[in-house]
Amino acid sequence: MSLEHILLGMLRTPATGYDLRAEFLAGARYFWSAELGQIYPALASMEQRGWLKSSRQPSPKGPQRRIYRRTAQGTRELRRWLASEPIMGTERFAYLAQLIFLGELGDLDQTERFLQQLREKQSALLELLDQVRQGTSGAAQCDSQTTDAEFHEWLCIMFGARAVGARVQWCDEALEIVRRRRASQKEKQK
Amino acid sequence: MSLEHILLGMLRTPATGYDLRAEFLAGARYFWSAELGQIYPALASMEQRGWLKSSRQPSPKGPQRRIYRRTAQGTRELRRWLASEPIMGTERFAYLAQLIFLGELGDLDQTERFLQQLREKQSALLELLDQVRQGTSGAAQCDSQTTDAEFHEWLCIMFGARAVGARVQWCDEALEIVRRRRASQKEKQK
DNA sequence: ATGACCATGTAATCCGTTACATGATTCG
DNA sequence: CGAATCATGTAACGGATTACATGGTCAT
Repeated sequence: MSLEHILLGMLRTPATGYDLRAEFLAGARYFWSAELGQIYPALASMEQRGWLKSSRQPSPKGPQRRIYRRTAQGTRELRRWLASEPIMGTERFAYLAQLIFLGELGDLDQTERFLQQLREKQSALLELLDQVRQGTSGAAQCDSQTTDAEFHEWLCIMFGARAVGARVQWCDEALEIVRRRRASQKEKQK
Repeated sequence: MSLEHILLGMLRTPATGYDLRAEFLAGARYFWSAELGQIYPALASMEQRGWLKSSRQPSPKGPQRRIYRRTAQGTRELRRWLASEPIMGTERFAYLAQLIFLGELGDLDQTERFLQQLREKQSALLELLDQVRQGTSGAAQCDSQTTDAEFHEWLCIMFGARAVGARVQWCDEALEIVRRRRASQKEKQK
């Protein structure tokens, strides 16, 4: 159950379900995401379990806000989760499946088009990471001045940026290789 | 519905549900995975839709094998899927969430331990990719001799290897940075 | 004989997305 | 006035994992 622990972590300061979704949309979505239809029930069940405590507060617009805060028990549970091993979920990359099966078509033009589109999408992801980097207080660089929280955020963003950057680079190299292969195939045909 | 199209792609040669799961376990799991409880119903519903046709055949051990093959309609559907845009699912990396929230603990020893474990797991993934590379006919290198299918497989494996390789490298760099930071923190305490 | 592997299938459960229902405020 | 945003919640559905049920073969 990762989502509940991630919500626990995000509740370092009290927030509503609506706020938490906004945080996902604003940047946290580079490592996780969830919709309101999942967030509200999750928060409710966490409160029942004693990890959270909610209070209601009027809102300038719209209905009353339900503000959640971590309890001591919730904090203990978060720490337990953090002390456990790194969680490796099964990775699912549909686009790699598409690329591998494109081999059956035997049309390198299609493969080239596909790799170009993939490159676009990956570099869009890179831009998101860049925005997140700029959007956070001190995470642009990192020295001994930054707080522990900022430092860890920086580590995570760099992790993503490196991995996605490598993907973009590979798209470029692969495009070159595909073009060369197509050229050598056309020669053979003569 | 990616799974069904991936099964369609894997059925370039006829196979049973059991075989397909074995293929996931043997290597395809670096980009997708599924359990029998999902595979059998998926194959059945694809047959009803006319994408597959099954035949039964006795097995030396165990019950009769149900062998699925693609129909012409199934092949058309696969091509349609391949010609669509690269599918970008929401990525979910629980370990990045853990890393980011480790900042709240303010214990760099914990962070270091975590990064070491993460490095181990990522390099295990790299090894899987290497095994897959060696396990496939011609995908060790890639020249104009290799078939289109082998070539595309090689592209995919390289894609994964680059991305995961970058993660491992980042773990190493991050470990260095964490150690330096801890050292400078200890100096300040004096 | 006990356990591992072959082989198929169903059912329960959980995780996630999308749609529905409600209603106030704010901006164009 | 209509659309967007604020805000909470439920319901329906689909995707994925795990457990259950069944039973044969093979090696230790």
